[in-house]
Amino acid sequence: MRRALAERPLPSADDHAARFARQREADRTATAEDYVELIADLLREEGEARAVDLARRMGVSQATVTATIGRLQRDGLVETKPYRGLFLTEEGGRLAAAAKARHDLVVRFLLALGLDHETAEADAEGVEHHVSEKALKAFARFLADRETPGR
Amino acid sequence: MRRALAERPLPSADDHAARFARQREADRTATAEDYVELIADLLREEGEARAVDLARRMGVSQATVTATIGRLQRDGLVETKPYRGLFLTEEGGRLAAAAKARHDLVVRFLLALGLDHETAEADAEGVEHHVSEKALKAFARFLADRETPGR
DNA sequence: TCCAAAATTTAGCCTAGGCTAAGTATTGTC
DNA sequence: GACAATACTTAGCCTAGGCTAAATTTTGGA
Ligand SMILES: [Mn+2]
Ligand SMILES: [Mn+2]
Ligand SMILES: [Mn+2]
Ligand SMILES: [Mn+2]
Repeated sequence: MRRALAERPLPSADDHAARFARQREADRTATAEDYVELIADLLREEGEARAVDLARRMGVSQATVTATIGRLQRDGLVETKPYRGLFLTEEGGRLAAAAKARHDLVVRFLLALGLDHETAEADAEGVEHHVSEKALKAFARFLADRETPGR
Repeated sequence: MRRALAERPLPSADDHAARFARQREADRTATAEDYVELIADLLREEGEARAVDLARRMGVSQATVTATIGRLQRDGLVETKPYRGLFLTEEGGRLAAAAKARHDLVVRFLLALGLDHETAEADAEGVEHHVSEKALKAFARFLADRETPGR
């Protein structure tokens, strides 16, 4: 026999609004996180991060990359040397490191749940921007329990 | 001793771009999903869904709600009876039901991982738009295993 | 019935993030 | 050293989704 689904009465209007506000905030920062993470990856793996490669890997036109990089520069995350690629400021580097750590944790968690690699990566690309620190802690705990099951 | 982190070489540019494209697609549909889900909740819990209540609960101005509802109407998800509130079309109702089922599954999963209620709800509000069917299946499997641990 | 309060719409503005087409600048090869 | 290919920028466009301020419309109570 199946238990009735838990009743979930509507939250207060203020609480409800706060949740959506957090979601909007995450959406606003997602692009910056993805760009700096990708720039850091390219610098590490290829030695340089060119705008043209960002465009290819983001699946977006070069003009869009130019505009986005402009915003990242304005916000102090990125520096450019024309025809010499993109570089991260200190702040950009910190953001990239945090984004990558979070990205990797989400991927490992989804893999541990049984997802195939490509699905885990694809889902992580969106999910990573919306998980709280508490959720990340819970993911890490889950992974740790997996590795030392009896202990 | 700690194992070295798994090397994750960069995916092909096409695969990489496909992941970001999926993320952008999810972002595009997120607002519609949240609105129809909220309209359905209000209709069920309060008997009517007024634009003014959507504004309060979304944490957004009434003018913004008017504009958003206009897009939802254009897209065949919502109908309005001025000063009598908002209603869902058949398609809107289907989308709302799917969104609610997904929302609730994500919340139950996060609760099972040990998150407190408010964090689970807040995270779910964003995460729900970025989890694939495969991930949802994995979440459901995890919950089922929890309920019948020995079996 | 009147009319103030509430709900809704309209107008006008903004930013992020997309696009194409057409420039301009640099590189690297012959 | 010239110059084609490549990289990048600029111009001009678009939509979604925010905002405030100012109508306008409807409701409901005195
Ligand atoms: Mn991402
Ligand atoms: Mn990422
Ligand atoms: Mn949501
Ligand atoms: Mn939801």
